[in-house]
Amino acid sequence: MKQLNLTTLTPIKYLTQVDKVEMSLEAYFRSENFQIGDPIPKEMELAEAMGVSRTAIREALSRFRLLGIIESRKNRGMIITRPDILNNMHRVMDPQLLDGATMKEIFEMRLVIEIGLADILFLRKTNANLKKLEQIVEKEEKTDKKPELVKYDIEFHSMLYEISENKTIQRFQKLLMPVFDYMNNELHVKSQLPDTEYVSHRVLLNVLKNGTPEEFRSKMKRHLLNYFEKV
Amino acid sequence: MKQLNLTTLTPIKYLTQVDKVEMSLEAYFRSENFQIGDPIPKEMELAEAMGVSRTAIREALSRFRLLGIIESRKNRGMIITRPDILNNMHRVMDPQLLDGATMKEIFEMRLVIEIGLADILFLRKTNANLKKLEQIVEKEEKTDKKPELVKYDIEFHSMLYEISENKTIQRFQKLLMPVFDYMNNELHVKSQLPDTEYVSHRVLLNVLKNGTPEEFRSKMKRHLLNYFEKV
DNA sequence: TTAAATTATTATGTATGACATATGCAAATG
DNA sequence: CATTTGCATATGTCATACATAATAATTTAA
Repeated sequence: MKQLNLTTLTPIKYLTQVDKVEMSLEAYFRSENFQIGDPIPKEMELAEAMGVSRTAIREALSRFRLLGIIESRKNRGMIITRPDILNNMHRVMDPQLLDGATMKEIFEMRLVIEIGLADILFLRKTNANLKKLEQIVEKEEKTDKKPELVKYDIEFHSMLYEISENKTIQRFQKLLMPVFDYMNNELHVKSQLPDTEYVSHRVLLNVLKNGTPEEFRSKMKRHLLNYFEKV
Repeated sequence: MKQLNLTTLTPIKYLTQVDKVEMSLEAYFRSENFQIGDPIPKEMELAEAMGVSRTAIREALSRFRLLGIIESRKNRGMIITRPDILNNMHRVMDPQLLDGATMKEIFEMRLVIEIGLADILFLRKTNANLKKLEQIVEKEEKTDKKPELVKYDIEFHSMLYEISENKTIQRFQKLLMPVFDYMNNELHVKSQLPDTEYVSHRVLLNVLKNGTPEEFRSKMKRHLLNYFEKV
């Protein structure tokens, strides 16, 4: 029995000419198999070929420039460029504009990633980055001021991402930070665990040093459990 | 000692007026704390306030429309809308344009997520979705044609994401699919494990049914290990 | 003849003015 | 009072002109 899927259906909205031009251009770029650095037709040629004004073409091209798919220099014309897959996400990562459900899902995604990262961390940990991690923990243990604790908490987890050496994951995490920040500050998410079950950064560090990935995951899960219960 | 971070530095590029207008507008939207549905000033007002032509304003606004941050209706003016954090990523997920290093990182991210997902799967599995998963496995076991096997492989892993009930993670995975597809087809990524160590979808299913998250992670890791070694 | 300086050409960037169109409001009409 | 009509308004689209920077072509000078 075919399973019905409605997620790919987008709500009907009025399509302006620029929207259509944009879609046409995207299809064109893909179909023509452009490579990085390849020149694309000039604005007037596109306008004539599609039967619209240069203005409409330019508004559409402006969008592609935002996405980093094309670049233009005076007189040299426009060329295809390598887009950055995460470059524009930060623009829409405004907790003010996101709904609660999405924020929860984003938060859950963070948990999934930090738990799933364990194997890679054990694969790529070095004395150098373990030492950096230790320094953060030490600074954390020397203070009890809330803002500093928050700061070191962020530093600790960021350092874990850094140890993974995966720039894409790192950048993804940085993008999501405003959401975590908002959830921590505005929504006053607080630990619901008795203190005896709390796993500190020090514990995580020690497990990463001398333990196993399985152990690390289990501790990390507990470390993040107060959130986990919520979502 | 302050750690130097160069990732936030973007390469210098020539900023057009439209780029500057875009940045100004973004800052303006954030600073004024606009809520969903709030109207924004009309084009002419913005143009006059910023001392540029309506054309420049419109090109910048066109970008925000692409991002889903604003929406406009004739005469009613423009309003702030709820952006979709993943809506535009598919446009830049063109394996043709991505570099190998990024694709590898994206692939690694998939592995991280699928391993990290284990706890949530055990939390949210139901008889209904386990049955769906079983049907996929059964269909897979009945064929030995390559294209069908690929299809069921995708279906199996997609179903896991579905069981997680996290729409954001699901959509993220769908976005990344072109990259996986490309890596499988074009790069001819093949298993490097002896057959005896291979973990089938059937095994994963059984563990999900009767095993533990830890066990599932370990099996999933092995299931994906041929990739894991590579990255 | 060759190198430097000048000029012309070209394609993108910006500005302006005009008109189309749909929407909401107000006025007019029955 | 309900319906219709007309008007004002803000966005959508187009055409045109000019600015600007990079390249090509041409001229000038040693």
